[in-house]
Amino acid sequence: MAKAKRVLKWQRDPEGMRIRILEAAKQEFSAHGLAGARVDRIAANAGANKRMLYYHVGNKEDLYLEVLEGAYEQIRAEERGLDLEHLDPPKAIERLIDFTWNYFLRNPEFLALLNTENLAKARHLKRSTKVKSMHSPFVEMIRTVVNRGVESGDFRVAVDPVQLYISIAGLCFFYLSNSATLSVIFGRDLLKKEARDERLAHMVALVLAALTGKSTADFGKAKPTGLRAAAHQAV
Amino acid sequence: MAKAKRVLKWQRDPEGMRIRILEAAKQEFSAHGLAGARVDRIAANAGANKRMLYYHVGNKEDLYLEVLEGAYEQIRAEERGLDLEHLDPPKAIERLIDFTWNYFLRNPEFLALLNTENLAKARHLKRSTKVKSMHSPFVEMIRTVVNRGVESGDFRVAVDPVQLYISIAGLCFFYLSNSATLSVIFGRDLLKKEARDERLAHMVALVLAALTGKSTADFGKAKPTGLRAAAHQAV
DNA sequence: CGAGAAATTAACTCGTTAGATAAATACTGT
DNA sequence: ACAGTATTTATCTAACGAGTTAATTTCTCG
Repeated sequence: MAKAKRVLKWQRDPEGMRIRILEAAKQEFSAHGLAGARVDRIAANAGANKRMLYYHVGNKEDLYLEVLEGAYEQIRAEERGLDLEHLDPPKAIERLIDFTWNYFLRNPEFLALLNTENLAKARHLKRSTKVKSMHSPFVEMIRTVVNRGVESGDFRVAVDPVQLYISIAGLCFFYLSNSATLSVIFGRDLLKKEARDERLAHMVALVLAALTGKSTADFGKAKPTGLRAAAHQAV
Repeated sequence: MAKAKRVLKWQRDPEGMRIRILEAAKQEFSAHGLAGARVDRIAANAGANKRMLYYHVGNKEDLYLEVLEGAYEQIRAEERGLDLEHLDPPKAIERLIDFTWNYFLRNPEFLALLNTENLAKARHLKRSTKVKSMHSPFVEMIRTVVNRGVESGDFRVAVDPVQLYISIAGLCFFYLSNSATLSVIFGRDLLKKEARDERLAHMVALVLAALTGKSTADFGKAKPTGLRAAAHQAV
């Protein structure tokens, strides 16, 4: 009875702590940017004492860079999982757009982090040998697919895979990253299901029409529902 | 001699002061975002006493909103100056892309401000009746051009003008707004003249190929110089 | 020219924030 | 069980930054 079991005030869990810190930091940096992020909020949301951030990771900028590197690691890993080789070229391109779109939709923090890093003129990325060595498999995938498409006659013309990659990313990125302002400007919610579906269909149709020379139903059809109703805005 | 001319310590210039404050604020907000911007730096760069910001405009957020509204006003004004009506449809689309591209190139602060506002989930824009009433003429211009193109047979298919507008803006915006990170990732300067020219040609070719069904030289030709050399990166 | 208003400067305040110091607690190996 | 180290908590600090107060100078108009 006098031998009451010792009650621990806290437990050690360095790995878990580190993970919680980085996850909280990711949310904080993506929600508020580098300058707007608050170290105390990160600590609180990680369920940690603020001192832990400095103990396990480093100062605010170190923390930010680690989050950024983690974000690149994650997308690169998923990209590698995408198998375009065995699909016929138009399907492969469609798959690529679909993946990019849905990755961005599922990971809005990634978009925000990229914007923050670009505001900083890529100052941190430049110092990261880690990210610079993480090559995306997409450019080579696209090159292969385009070559196959030209040979098979599916595609009329060769296109620079880097340009095509940037174009596909841009079509997806801009819509999602700027959905808040665009939604205000157009006076409608660009993130609701119908709007998202319509956007994806448009992008696929646009790129495939350019590559194949054949227009698909979705590109040509003027749908009665959707964005067309809001016939009045831009940027 | 005793009647030395009174030497003024400073002169009044409320309008000039206001303009200098807003210009300095635009630079500051676009360079550092809302949270990263420093009121003292704005004052210093405007050649003003900090108190002047509060006297002439208001607090930091008021200042930011006014800058944002000014940026929208400016692009809307230039958009209205673009006359697409008398051009044949493919030329009109090319002109539109060219304008958008060059406007973004000439006004990188606008891109940064939009990113900042989207980070804030368009919180300020939502409160601005001013911006909400500034309708862009582009959507209607595009609708007209597309309709004419379909009638004349230049374009194979009708396309939703809002989607097309977002696509054109996105193709330009993403490349320029993210040029810092993309340049690191691809290991080359995306803003140098050749890269810019190549990008513009690609975008025009992509969109026109999709609309007309005919591929242009620039879309099809695999150029020896340029981005293709950097065959290894993404996002 | 002189009084009152407008514009501007100078200096201060007070909460916030990144980061540091020091002490306490938990764990590990012997 | 205990000594030493790793991990965590509690508390402090020094600078910064947005916004304010109050005094000063310039301008306008009767």
